Amino acid sequence: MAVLHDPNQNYLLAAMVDAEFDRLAPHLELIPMLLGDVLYESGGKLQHVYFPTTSIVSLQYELENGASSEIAGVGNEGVLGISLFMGGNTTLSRAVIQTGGHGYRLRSQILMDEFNRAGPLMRLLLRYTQALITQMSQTAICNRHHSMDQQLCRWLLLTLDRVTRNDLTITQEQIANMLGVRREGITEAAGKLQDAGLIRCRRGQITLVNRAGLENAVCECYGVVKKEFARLLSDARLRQGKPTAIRAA
Amino acid sequence: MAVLHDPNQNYLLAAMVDAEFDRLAPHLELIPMLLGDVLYESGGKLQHVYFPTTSIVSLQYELENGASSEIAGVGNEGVLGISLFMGGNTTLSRAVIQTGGHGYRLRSQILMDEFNRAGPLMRLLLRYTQALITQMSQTAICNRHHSMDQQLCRWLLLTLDRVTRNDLTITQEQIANMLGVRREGITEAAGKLQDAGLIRCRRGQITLVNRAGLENAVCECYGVVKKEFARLLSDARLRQGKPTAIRAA
DNA sequence: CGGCCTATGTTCGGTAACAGACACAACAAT
DNA sequence: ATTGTTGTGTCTGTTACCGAACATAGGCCG
Repeated sequence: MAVLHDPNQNYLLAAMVDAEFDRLAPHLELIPMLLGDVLYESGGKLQHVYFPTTSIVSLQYELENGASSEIAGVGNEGVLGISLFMGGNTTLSRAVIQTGGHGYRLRSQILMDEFNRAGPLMRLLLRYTQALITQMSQTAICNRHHSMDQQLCRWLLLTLDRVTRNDLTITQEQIANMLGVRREGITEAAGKLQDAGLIRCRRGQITLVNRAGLENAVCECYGVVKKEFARLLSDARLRQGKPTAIRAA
Repeated sequence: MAVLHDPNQNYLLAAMVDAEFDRLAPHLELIPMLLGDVLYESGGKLQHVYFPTTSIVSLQYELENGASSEIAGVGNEGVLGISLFMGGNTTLSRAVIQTGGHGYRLRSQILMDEFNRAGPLMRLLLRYTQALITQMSQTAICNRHHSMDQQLCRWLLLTLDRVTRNDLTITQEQIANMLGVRREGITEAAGKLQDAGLIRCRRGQITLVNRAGLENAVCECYGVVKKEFARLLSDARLRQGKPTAIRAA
């Protein structure tokens, strides 16, 4: 199990200037982020913020009748707990770990102390939040105007971009919950993509076969989101520091 | 036409502390905001931010095929141009004036200078942005799970809350564009609401008849958004200052 | 190996919204 | 009053997705 863990695996941690990172680093806790765990419940107080490295977290809204939809996903490009520094200290969304892995945790107060310095870190976090808003907005309009097939393609690509591998460990039912549709619909749509040779479905697993084909089938929403993330986040210079020793929780 | 105009008609302007407001006030320009005018195009630079008083502005995303949907509305509770201080200085959304009226305009740099002081104004604007995020998210899930009838009710109530009158000057086609549905669908849904005695439709105008009935027909999304705006924005103490003399543009 | 749980595949009918076409009515301009 | 424009009401399919039920099969465990 000699897996290397490094805060630089998270884009935001890597993009901080040295002085800021050095102040935060002693407080970063490497933690396992287990599939299905809930980081925040709707309405709950935020004790920590989380910087995923190899895990992916889904931000979901739930309705009174139990139906839910993902409004955005957060991987190693982002952070969970934006409502902490945006104000209010709670969020109406639920944060569920969608792909197991690791991440770094930071107590709310530590991040806030740094945020309140109103320096580069603040601007970085706000820029990330702006990108997240784009993702949410594009999800909203995609929900409205695009077919389930296209939406599945969008979800698959956005998720595959956040893992280093070519396969996802997830059931079709879980995907259906993310997209807020019926499981049967995903079965049908995934079947079509498989017949077209774009993906390969096994029990609880989906493997990417033909990425170009998938990108050809996806709606524009995927590209819009990717491009906006690149625009807003790529300009920050990344620290080239060596992996820092971090105590595991 | 002795209509009184006062910056305090905008919640955010009214919620600023005196010192901040006094610095901004000399730069606030009262301007007419005309129905149909576009404040921002998708991708355009932000020269000004706008604080609506009696006008309502719709934030829309557009797809390549020309289809569009409103992702949020902004009235006298908010401000247009959040991507200015969130970073990036452009936004992918379009801002279209949906209900004519007035508002106050401020040059981008003036607002940024004040934002960069990282004081109460910054926190106020971020809290507003958080409320806007809630509105967008709830719109996304409402798009997915609720019927057109319910969504029309939500839109009507949210819009009526932003005007002081009981009637809206808008065509069914414009509403359809907001919601991202067909005009015929709105005609049918509005017809049902009229038959139920909740609203009265005339050419280019909709009048509220039975508010309680409409609130009974609306989906939970309306209440969620209202409640979250109240939670995030009501705690700020409002200035009780007299109407300030502001030069009209 | 056999049994069991769970994920996936398939079917059926029902429905909400779409797509297109068209009739009519309100209002403004002349 | 006549005319033209624009907003609204109402048809006809057609389609995508839902809701429910059930069949099959993968993979773990005794």
